[in-house]
Amino acid sequence: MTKKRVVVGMSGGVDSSLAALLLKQQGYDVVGLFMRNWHEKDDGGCCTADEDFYDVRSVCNKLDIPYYSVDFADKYYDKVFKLFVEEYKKGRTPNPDVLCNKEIKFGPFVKQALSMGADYIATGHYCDIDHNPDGYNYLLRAVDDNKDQTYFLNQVTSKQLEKVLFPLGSLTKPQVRELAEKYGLSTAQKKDSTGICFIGERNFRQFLASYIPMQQGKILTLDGKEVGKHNGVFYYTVGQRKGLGIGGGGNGEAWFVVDKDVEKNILYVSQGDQSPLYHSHLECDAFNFITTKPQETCFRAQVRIRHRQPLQDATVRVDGDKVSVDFDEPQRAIAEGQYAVVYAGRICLGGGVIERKSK
RNA sequence: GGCUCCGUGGUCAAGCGGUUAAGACAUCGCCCUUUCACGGCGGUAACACGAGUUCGAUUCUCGUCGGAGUCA
Repeated sequence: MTKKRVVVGMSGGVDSSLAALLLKQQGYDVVGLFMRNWHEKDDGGCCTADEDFYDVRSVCNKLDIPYYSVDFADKYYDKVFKLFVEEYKKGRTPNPDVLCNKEIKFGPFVKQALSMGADYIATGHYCDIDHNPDGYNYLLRAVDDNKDQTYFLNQVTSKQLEKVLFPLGSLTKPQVRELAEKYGLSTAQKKDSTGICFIGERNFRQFLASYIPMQQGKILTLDGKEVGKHNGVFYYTVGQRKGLGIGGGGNGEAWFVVDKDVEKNILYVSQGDQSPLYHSHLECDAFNFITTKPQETCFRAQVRIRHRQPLQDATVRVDGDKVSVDFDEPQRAIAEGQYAVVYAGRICLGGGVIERKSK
């Protein structure tokens, strides 16, 4: 009998390297597939994609598996980056990596893999999957709570997960590094990549400024006192402290962005008092349930509004495609454009873009 | 113009004869982190100027300059 073929999305990091290795050990016919979606150099002037592909080659050679490279830069720009910029222009705080998973990794990438004869597709994501006999594929949180990446996968569907394997779901990051070290993978100690996926670490405001022109405006307190100037409200997100340039005065405490008015180009801030940042209610207009809509229209669940936020108890209400969430405890800095992701224990039910919030 | 206050890092603000001249906020760096943020840990950075008094002046005196208030 022939071995099942798995195409592994390899980024050049430890995680996907080890994913490939584990699958190979499990007896699959493993093929590495590197993806390139962005062509600019990073702030340091390096083209990290080149270095990453070099690492992919090195690991694949070590594992004695074939590797290929695909370029979805055009698709990435159309389906992810354009929206990302549009959202920022509206004064919202988009999450490009969630879109990237939905539109690229679990879209064209999977299609590409299948065309290469893949029976399965794997990635180095920290999450797990339950290919349930009931026909649905449930997305599960990783065992390593500290690395769980289900937040970024909240927009995928059961169908997209059909042939997907997540070999790292039951491992912790330290275990991954240890195993990578043990088997002599050159990426064992490679630093985790951060910043927007495929684009990399950037001076964010500077980066945005090259797509959204600066526009000076006032920084006001909630009661209308001018306390500074900004170069564009879109460069800030609610709850932000850094980069305001307001120091001293008042009670000597730090200032935080509490609201923004894109029309009037005004940034609202508050000193010390962060109570304006707390809200208990939020609404999503187009919620994605990974498997199927729950039976109940109102149920208890755990929700997070940002990657790595500890899960928060809440009551979730479903109304058609809309979902609203009432948290037991008020949440700090709920940002329109980010995703509210709902969990039932280990299962990630899905998520939606936060459109509105209220006390 | 007279009188009265005040001039310490980017900002606010301690110290008031001998200090490594606090602290906070800002800023910068590192850490955290596949978004943006939050957060943790560090770093850079100041006594307006001149002349006196004194063994010694950021601290006392005078003057200059620069602010603020006040008076008819």
